[in-house]
Amino acid sequence: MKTILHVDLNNFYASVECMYDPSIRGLPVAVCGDVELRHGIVLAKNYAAKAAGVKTGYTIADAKRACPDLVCVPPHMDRYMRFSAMAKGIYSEYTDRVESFGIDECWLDLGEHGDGVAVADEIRARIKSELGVTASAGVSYNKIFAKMGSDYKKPDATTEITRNNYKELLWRLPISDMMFVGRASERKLRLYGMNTIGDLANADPLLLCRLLGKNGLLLQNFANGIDDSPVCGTYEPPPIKSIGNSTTSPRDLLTEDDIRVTYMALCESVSARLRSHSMKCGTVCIDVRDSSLRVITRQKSLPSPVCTAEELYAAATELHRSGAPRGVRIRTLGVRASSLCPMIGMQMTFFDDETRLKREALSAAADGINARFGDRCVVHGITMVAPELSSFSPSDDRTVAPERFEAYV
DNA sequence: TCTGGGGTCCTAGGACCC
DNA sequence: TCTGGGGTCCTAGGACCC
Repeated sequence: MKTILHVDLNNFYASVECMYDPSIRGLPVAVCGDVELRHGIVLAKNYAAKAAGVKTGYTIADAKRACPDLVCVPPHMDRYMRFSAMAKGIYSEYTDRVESFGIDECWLDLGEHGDGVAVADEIRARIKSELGVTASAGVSYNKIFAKMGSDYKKPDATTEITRNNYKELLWRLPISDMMFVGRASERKLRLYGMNTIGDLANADPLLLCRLLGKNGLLLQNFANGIDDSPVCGTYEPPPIKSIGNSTTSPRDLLTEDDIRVTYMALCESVSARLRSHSMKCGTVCIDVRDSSLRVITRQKSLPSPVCTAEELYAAATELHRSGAPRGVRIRTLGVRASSLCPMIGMQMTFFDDETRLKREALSAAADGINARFGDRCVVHGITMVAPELSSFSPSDDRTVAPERFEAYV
């Protein structure tokens, strides 16, 4: 029988920061993204609250009051990438089937290997001594149960979930502990008396289908340990389906210029990422969130695929003009490129006029300069109209787009 | 207590064509 | 000219994950 491991690096960001700064070891550490530094509000308040040992929903200031020792440090994405890659290096000594799930989690397919628990314990011990980070591991015969095993006991523990013990271990857990049961599904299931994973496992499939669609049946299968999805190997990462960036601005966007500047900065980033993959996109989508937190999305298919900031910008601002509500205070804008296709080997079309070809060449040249001298060395003039709105840098953000992650491993 | 950002997938409704 | 059905594509929004 197949043995699958799921390894979760505990409290990853803060642990890595402690490795770089011994003086904060042993203290509660919260890694705070640049967003809350810019906004004064608290993106990472959950992290801060968790580190401070208080309930979430507190601001960093609140967390500091509750826990005067709390250390807030800025994020260092490069450090997390390096540690993540080192952990993956250890995993790959045991199998070539290692699938990342975010920056700090991986599945390992050990094949018919006999003693998954022994391997998991060995890997955890090595991570602890070589990286200085504790890990929790789940061992099971499928991916879902392996993942739930690593969540079962944290930190620094291994949990094995077998065909014999899964009912005893998992079925008594609250329904929200089931993977893919979020807030909305939890509410629906509880309304019908399904409060535990066991309730879900034994529910009427027709009812589940009515409540959650095909997802309902999938969840019931998972609760019964039916999951034959494979662990994708390192060398076959899933293809990228879309590339996007969004930003919550340091102040409400009020003028046309504010909006234009922000869209251009987003389109510069998205288009550069598209080109770094040698991709073009056939669809552009914008997200607009106003100060009442209402979100609208608008998308359009393009007559032919594009990859330059100018063309993305034209589509995004067109969508905004025709679809975004007027007279509202805008907090967040986002641009996403989808319907991706490879740049090379594409047939020239009627739309590939000389202007476009020149623009693409210019973009490639700017990419080269930015790669050599740093992000945002070459930008569009319009972004200088309001530098405070365009100076955000997706590459410094705490979150990890899959392709950036792959670049490190 | 829903706060930020990057993703994926699903669903429902409408347009359009045959 | 109208009506019905099937298939496909597009769009908007929601839900979920980290």
